[in-house]
Order: sequence, then structure tokens, then C-alpha cells
Amino acid sequence: MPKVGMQPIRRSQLIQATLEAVDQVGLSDASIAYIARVAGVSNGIISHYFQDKNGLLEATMRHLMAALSGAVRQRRSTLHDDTPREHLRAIVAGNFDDSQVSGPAMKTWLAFWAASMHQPSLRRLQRINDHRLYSNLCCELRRAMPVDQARSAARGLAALIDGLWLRGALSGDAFNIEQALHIAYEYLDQQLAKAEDSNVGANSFAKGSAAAPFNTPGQTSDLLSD
Amino acid sequence: MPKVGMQPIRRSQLIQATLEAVDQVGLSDASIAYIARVAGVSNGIISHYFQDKNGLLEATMRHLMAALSGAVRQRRSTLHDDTPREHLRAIVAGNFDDSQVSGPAMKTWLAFWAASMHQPSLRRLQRINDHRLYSNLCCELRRAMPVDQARSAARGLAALIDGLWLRGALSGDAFNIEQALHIAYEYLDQQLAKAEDSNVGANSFAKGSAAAPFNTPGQTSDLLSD
Amino acid sequence: MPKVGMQPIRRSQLIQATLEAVDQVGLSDASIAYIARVAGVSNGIISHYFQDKNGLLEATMRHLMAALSGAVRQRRSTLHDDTPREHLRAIVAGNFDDSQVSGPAMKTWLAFWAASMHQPSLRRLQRINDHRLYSNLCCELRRAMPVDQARSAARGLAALIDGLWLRGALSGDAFNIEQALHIAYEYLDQQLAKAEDSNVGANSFAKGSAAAPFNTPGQTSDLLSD
Amino acid sequence: MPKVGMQPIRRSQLIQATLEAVDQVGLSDASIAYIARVAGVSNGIISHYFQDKNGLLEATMRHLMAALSGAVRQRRSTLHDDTPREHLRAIVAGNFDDSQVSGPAMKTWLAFWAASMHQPSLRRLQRINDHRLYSNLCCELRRAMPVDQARSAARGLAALIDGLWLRGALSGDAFNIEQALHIAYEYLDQQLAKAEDSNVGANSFAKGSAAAPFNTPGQTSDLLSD
DNA sequence: GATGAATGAGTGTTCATTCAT
DNA sequence: CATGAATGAACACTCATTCAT
Repeated sequence: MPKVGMQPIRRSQLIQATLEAVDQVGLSDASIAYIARVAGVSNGIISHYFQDKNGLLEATMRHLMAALSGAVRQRRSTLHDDTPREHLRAIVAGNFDDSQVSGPAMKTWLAFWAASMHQPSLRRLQRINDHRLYSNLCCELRRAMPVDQARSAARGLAALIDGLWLRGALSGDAFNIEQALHIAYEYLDQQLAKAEDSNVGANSFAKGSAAAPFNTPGQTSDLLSD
Repeated sequence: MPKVGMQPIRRSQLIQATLEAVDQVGLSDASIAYIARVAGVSNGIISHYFQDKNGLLEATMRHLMAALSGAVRQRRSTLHDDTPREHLRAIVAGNFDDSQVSGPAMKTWLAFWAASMHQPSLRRLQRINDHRLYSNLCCELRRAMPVDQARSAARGLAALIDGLWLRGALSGDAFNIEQALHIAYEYLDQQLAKAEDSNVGANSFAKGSAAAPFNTPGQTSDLLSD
Repeated sequence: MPKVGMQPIRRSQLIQATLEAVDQVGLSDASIAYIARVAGVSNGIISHYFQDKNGLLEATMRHLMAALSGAVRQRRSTLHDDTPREHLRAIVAGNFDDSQVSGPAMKTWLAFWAASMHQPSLRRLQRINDHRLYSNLCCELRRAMPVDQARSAARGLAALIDGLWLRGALSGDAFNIEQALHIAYEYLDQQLAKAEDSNVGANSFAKGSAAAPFNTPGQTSDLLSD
Repeated sequence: MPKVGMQPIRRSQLIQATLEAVDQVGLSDASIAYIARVAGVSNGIISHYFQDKNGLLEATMRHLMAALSGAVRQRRSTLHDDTPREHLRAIVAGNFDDSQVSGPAMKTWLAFWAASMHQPSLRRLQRINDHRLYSNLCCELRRAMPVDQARSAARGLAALIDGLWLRGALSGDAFNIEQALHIAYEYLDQQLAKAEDSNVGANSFAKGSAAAPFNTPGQTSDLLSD
């Protein structure tokens, strides 16, 4: 059985098993023995590839974060145009990527958040993640509005994303991505529209965000209503 | 030492100790022994007043829920007027009541949410709580907009509330109530404004979200009351 | 089963079980489970009365040290006369007390000594013990000889006691107390005789110990310098 | 990398690593992984050169014993004269050879002694070692005194050597070889002197050990300096 | 010859729970 | 009422050993 060069394979295998285990029984009952059983390996192997259980959990969280980053990055790399709106929609959509709203992912994220409040290593990761979303949003929003307004909008949009995600996770049902996107996109457009309004008269929408049509309630509604 | 009629005192004492313990070391490390130590009582007494540890946790969650309900109810009972906006603002504000955004409360809520994903008794409570917020919001929103729109707005507002709360909890810093209220109130007003626009039929004067009027309490109330 | 006031009983019971366990299988195989089985109690009880295994081992070592102290003290309190020789013989004999040369005691002492080289808590106790023997010997020897000579004799006598004890322990056979005492007493008498010889000319051998002349630096230095 | 004829090199390398490991963390924490890390080799190689961990420990103990034998043998092969006293002094000095009183050696010896009480393979070695010292001493002492007296003196001298060694090991400080030699030599001379005294009148000191002069301080000093 | 992947039994310890006092 | 003694299963983790490469 033992082979060389198994490290990346085993690590991935164990991270997947961790997600499954947390999905099935929750983080507190996802013992090393349980995870090893799910992965179909022995208990001891976890210490072999990760220093300890915490190392495995940290790696699992990093995995989720990497998936999130990848989902966002991919969407941002294939935009129709370079407007802030498109970028922001990509960021929003990336946060509702399948990799993030699957049962295992949602339960694990939630468990990690709770655990991060008292576990320095997870806390560090969580803060990085939190800040990355806010930072990404803020950066794009600033292209369409003053900095203070951008900050506020970023806070609101980040909260809305996390809140939709959280309530989706807690609902127990499958995550309704379309619904979440609709609500978040609407919020985004409202923020952009508000910025646009403030700009009227000094037609500085050149650099702008938000093309006119988006602000037409009728169309928007039609397009997004589900 | 033993006295009669200690039950409510002891129960409250143990619930407070649970909140403190979760705040200090997290739910997973808040053992019965730890909680008992914090409460200054013996280990065995917890089984005496609550069936088991789960009973204590459930009671603690009920305590938080009751505090939330009370915070909302109190605000709704002292409104300046009976407009949906005022009610909704009261609901929002109630969710950011001191009892809900204190360190112990936030950590315990978060831990309970995570635990509720795999613990039926907590799950039941959490669903009641989730639904209550949505339901309260939806009920008032329906007074200002069509039911579909109200549902969507309720979902968005509930998500925003939870998201603001969540990000506040995870930030590690003291919760910035004002900032959260500002963002949530703005969202609320935007939703009400949108409804208003749709309602005007012909003269939907602004294209938009049109800030000014809404911020004038008097006018806003007049406009939105139905 | 559970009763109040069991602490001293259980502690003693567990210390005895530790001695038996170490006697039977050695310190490294004397697991908590084994000790608990020997004591006829559950595994968990050890953590209840001692913080952890180390606490139990430390308590066991303290027990042996207390037995040693007691054995010496008892002999010194019932001496025929107050001469240094009698005191020193009592100290020597106390070190070969039944409580110290029984199989369990010898094996446990030896195991503790080895463990003390890398375990601070045990090391502290061992150093206290080592120093106590040397100090006791030195104190009495000084009544019969100059300080430098007394120190050297104390080192020799302490080493001889420990060596006799060690070789007895390692022999595997029952400890031959008489033989050990004979050898140690002989060494003691030789040291005292040597001191006496040096004293000749200033007939102060009356009470046997005789102080003053020995403290003459010149002589002492010459004789003992090494 | 793999070469032929590596066996003696690897074995020596691993034995040295074992001594280092025991010196650093103690026998109980000197796991195969730790020893392998110290030696800079893989875990599995230990089983390759020694049957198992016990094989490695046994080999390490044999190494120490061989070093001790060598230290004694070397000294006995370069004596000024063939008197028992010189031989005995050589034996004593060999026991305090640098190879025996270094930190790693002392800690490993002590650990092996403790372990030998419950491990047949180590026990066998330890008994051989113990007996060798006694036997060597006794053999030479018999040249200077009657057999009973020689046995007793051998027991005493062996105990004194081991005791000095033990207390040196436990002290934590560097071993004071000079001091130990002084005490042991003195004991030896006392024993030889005693034998000589018993012999007076039947001037059989011819084969002897040289009696009277030893109690003459001046001469003693000369004789003991080395 | 040498590696390191893999095992699974065993470790000390923690814990919720029970119950005699 | 309240205590804390007692249990024993479960936990994360370590370890000597095996063996395919």
C-alpha cells in the first residue's frame, strides 16, 4: 500500500473527507476517527500529513478560501466589460459559487466561523477572508463613488452577501442562488444609482459605473425576477 | 443552604454562566465543569435543573431569543407612529439591541447556529427565530408593497441584518451599532422608495432611489403609510 | 459508591497502586489504566484526585521521601546517646528502612531518578532528597571533624549509601540490609577514626565529637586538599 | 547513495544518535522517529540494522559496556607495578572514564538501569556489568586479604563507585572526577590498610598492598595525585 | 540500501452523566 | 437542595513496526 509521492493526494483526500464529515455530523462530532473512516484511511495518517487535527481544519479552511478566491477570480477574468458593476457582480456571484453554497461547504464555513472566535489559527484565516471580500468590493466601488460612500456600500454589500449566505445555510434547504443573486444585485445597483445621482450635473459618470438601463426599475425587475 | 424556590434563580444563574463560559472559551470548551465553576456551583446541579447539557444550551438559546423578542417588542410598543417604516426600523433596531450584540451573546448565537445544523432541539429554535424575523419584516413590508416584493425585501433585509450582525461578531471589535443601523435603515428606505415608485403609476418623478424625502421622517411616514 | 471525604483514602490508595504497578511492570508500562486496575478503580479517578499522571507520580515520590524522612527521624529520636556516631548510624539505617528497600520502593525510586533527569517536577524533588541526605550527614560529621573533612566524608557516605541501595535494587534479590549496614557503618567508623587520629595530642576525644581543634585551617587544608 | 559495507557505520551512527537522544529528551521520549531524526536517517532504517527498538537499545548498552571495559582494560595495561592497589585504582578510574561520566552516558546508563528491572535483555546485560565490576574488584582484593574480607570490600567499593557515579549523574552538574577518585581511592586504601593490620605479626604483606604508609598524610598526598 | 507511507493499538486526558451522601 | 465522588466511553495524539517502492 505505501507509495511515495502520496502527500498531495492524501491531503486533498483528507480535506474532502473533513468537509463530508462536518456535513454529516458537524464539526464537534467530526472526530479524527470519523474523518479517517470517511476517507477510508487509518487514524494515524492524519498526524502524518497534518501536524494535528487543527492542522487539518486549517488546511480545510484554506481549501474553502482558495475555492472562493478561484470562483471570484475566474468570473472577473471573463467579464464583458471592465465596469465596476461587472466586477462587483462577479465578486457577488463568486461568493455564491457552487463550491461555496454546497451543504458541506456551508456547514463547514459556519462551523469554522464559530470556532474561529476562540482558535487563533482559524481566526487569522477568517479575518483574511472577511477583509478580502470587503477590500475587493470597496476597491471597485471606489471607482464609482467617493471613498466614504464606497466604504459604506462595501460594508452593506459584504453584509448582505454573508447574510444571504448565512440564512441560506441555516435554512436547511438547498441554497437558492438565483434569489440570493437577485437581492444582492439589486442592492448593488441601488448603491451605484445613488452614487450616480449624487454625480448628476457634474456629469462625471464618464469614469462611471452603472449604465443607464440598469437604473430602470422596470427592466431590472423583469430581467431578474424569478 | 438549600432553599425552596431556588429554581428560577438557579436557572438564570446557570444560563448567565453559560453565556460567560461560551464567551470565554467557546462552546466546545464550555464543559459542564467549566460552566459550573463560572456559576460557582457544583457540577451535579446542572443535571438537577436542566435534564442534561443540551437542556442547558437549549434554555440558553431560548433566553437569547426571548431577549431578542423583548428588544423588538419594546421598541415597537413605543413608536411615534404606526407606519410600516417605524415598525420596520424598530425591528431592525431590536436586532441590534445591546443584549444581542454583546460579546457573550454574539459568540453564543454563532456557536448555536453552527451547532443547530446537527442538533434537532437547537435547530427547531433557530428556525423559529429565523422565521420570526422574516415574518415580522414581511408582515410590515406587505403594508407598503405587493406581497412578492415584500417577500423579497424581507429576505434582503433579514439577510442584511444577519450579515451585519455576523460580520460584527466576526470582526472581533466592539459592535458598531450606529453603522449597522445606518446601512440597514438605508436599505429599508430604498426598498420602501422602490415600492413607492412602483405605486405612483404615472408620476414616478424620480428614476430612482431619491434620497432626500425619505430622510424626513414626517414626509416619509406620510408617503408610506397605507 | 461515591462518598464524601474520600480524598485522603483515595490518594493513598492510588499511591500504593502506583508503587505496585511500577514494581510489576516498570514506570514506562505503568499506564494510568494499569494503575487504576491495580487500585481497583476507574481510569478517570486519577485525574479527579491528581491533576494528571505527573501529579500522581510526584505524589508517589513525595510519599517515598516522607517515608524516608520518617524512618530517619524515628531512629534519631530514640538514640542511646547524642553522639554524632549514633546520629549518623541512625541516618544510615533509616536509608535502609524496610519502606525504602522493598521491591516496589526500590524500583520506583530508580525509575523516578531516571525520569527526574528530564522532568522538572521530579527533578526538584530528587534534588531536595539528595541534598537532605548529604546535609544531614554533613551536619553530624561536622561535630566530629573539620568542615572540609566532613564534607568529603558526607559525600562518601552518601554515595556509599546510595550505591549500596542501587546495587541492591539492581541485584534482583531481596535487599540484604545487614550486609549494607555493615559496610556503611564500617565506612562511617573509619571516617570518624581518621578524624580522631588527626586529633591526637589535644585529647578532646572525650565526648567523641569534639569540635575546636578541627577548625584549624592549616591542618585541615593540608589533610584534605585534593 | 546506498553503499555496501555500511552496516558498521550505520550501527555506530545510530548508537551515537540514541545516546544523544536519551541525553536530550530521556529514554521514554527517545522515540525511533526522534532518534532517526537525530541521526539524520529515515525511521525505517532502524529496523533494518537492529531488529527493533529494543535491539537498538541493547546495542547501545553494549556499546557503553564495551567503552567501560575498554577504559578499565587500557588503564590496567599500563600500570607502574602489578600490585593489587594499582589494579584496583585502575578499575576505579576506568569507571570514571570520560566515556562513562559524560552527560549522554550517565543519563543513558541510568535509564537503562531503570529499564533493566523489567526488560530481560537489558537486565542480562546489566547483571553482567554489575558482576564484572564486583568480580574484578574482588579478584584483586583477594590478593591482599582473605576472601570474606575481599568480598565485603568489593561490595563496598563497587557500591561506592556506583554511588559516586549515581550522585554525580543526578546532581545535574558536570561530574567531578577528581573528587570521586579521591573518595574512592581513600576507601580503597582504608580497606587495604585494614587488611594489612590484620596481617601484622605474620608478615605476609609481601604479596600485599602496602599498609602503613597510607595513613601518613604526606605520603598519601603524593600517592593520590595523578 | 534506504525511504517514508501506512497502520492500529495504546497513551493520557476530558467529559457528561449518575448517584450516595 | 446540593455536593462531589465515581464512572467509562471518547477524544486527539504518539508510536513501533511493516512494507511497497
